[in-house]
Amino acid sequence: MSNAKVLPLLEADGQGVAPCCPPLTERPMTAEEAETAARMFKALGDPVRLRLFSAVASHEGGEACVCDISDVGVSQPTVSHHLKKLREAGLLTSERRGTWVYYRVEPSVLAAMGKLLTMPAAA
Amino acid sequence: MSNAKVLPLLEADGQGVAPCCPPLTERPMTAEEAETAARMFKALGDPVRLRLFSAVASHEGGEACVCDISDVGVSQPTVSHHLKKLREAGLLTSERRGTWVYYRVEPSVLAAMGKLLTMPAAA
DNA sequence: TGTCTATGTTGACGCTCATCAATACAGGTG
DNA sequence: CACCTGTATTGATGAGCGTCAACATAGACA
Repeated sequence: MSNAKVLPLLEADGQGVAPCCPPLTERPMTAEEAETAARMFKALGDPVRLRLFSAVASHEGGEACVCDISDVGVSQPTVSHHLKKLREAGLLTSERRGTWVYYRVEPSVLAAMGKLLTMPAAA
Repeated sequence: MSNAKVLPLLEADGQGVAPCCPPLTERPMTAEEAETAARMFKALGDPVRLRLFSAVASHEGGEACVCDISDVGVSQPTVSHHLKKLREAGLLTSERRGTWVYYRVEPSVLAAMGKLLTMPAAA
């Protein structure tokens, strides 16, 4: 249940975090940048994971118990597997509270991915 | 070399296009929405494709010849394969002009993906 | 016509991934 | 303690993917 930064997609800089890479449109990504960013996109590149992530992100309070979101048409072990992937990608964190485990989104990572897809100001 | 909308990730609505899905944080995605959006993220979920896409997106004029961007450490057939994937995902379009083939980004799709990652106004 | 360059396609190989059943673990309740 | 519920892990299986060498195709030019 560790929330350790298994894959540090963002780097801490004092308070808060900085995006891993510049916008895709700014300059060609380096191999290292691409490796890092691709992990994030890959994590969202599965329909089941996307639904799980969206369910957590849109849940009231910004967090959801597994039992709240596990109705996505796959078995319970598969749900657990995908949640782990999302956690390892740095998109979700988890916390056990009594009987249930709660997942919540990592907002800074979401913002960083959004910046990656930013278009130049004057298109 | 067809640019036909193999995977219509956006739907035309008069002039311009509308995003396929609401922001991930607005409400849980349906299975269909997730299927559609996951294709886009999956296409960017490979480091080589991400570098190719970034190279095209950041190239002057918003387009690039394959010869301009194919130096990403894999063989020429592999580059061609990945460019095809990006084209099929609706992220790039291609056009042959004489000897060379030029790729350019589909800006509306990029914008749609950005909106997907939008955070609620008051976090 | 033939030849050269640029790009796409085919077929095969190895690896990764999504999925499930079975099992294990954690915490609550009796 | 035993038992139940919620969640994670293990191990296996089949499908999909990234990669390359070999070949095919398209256009330019002589």
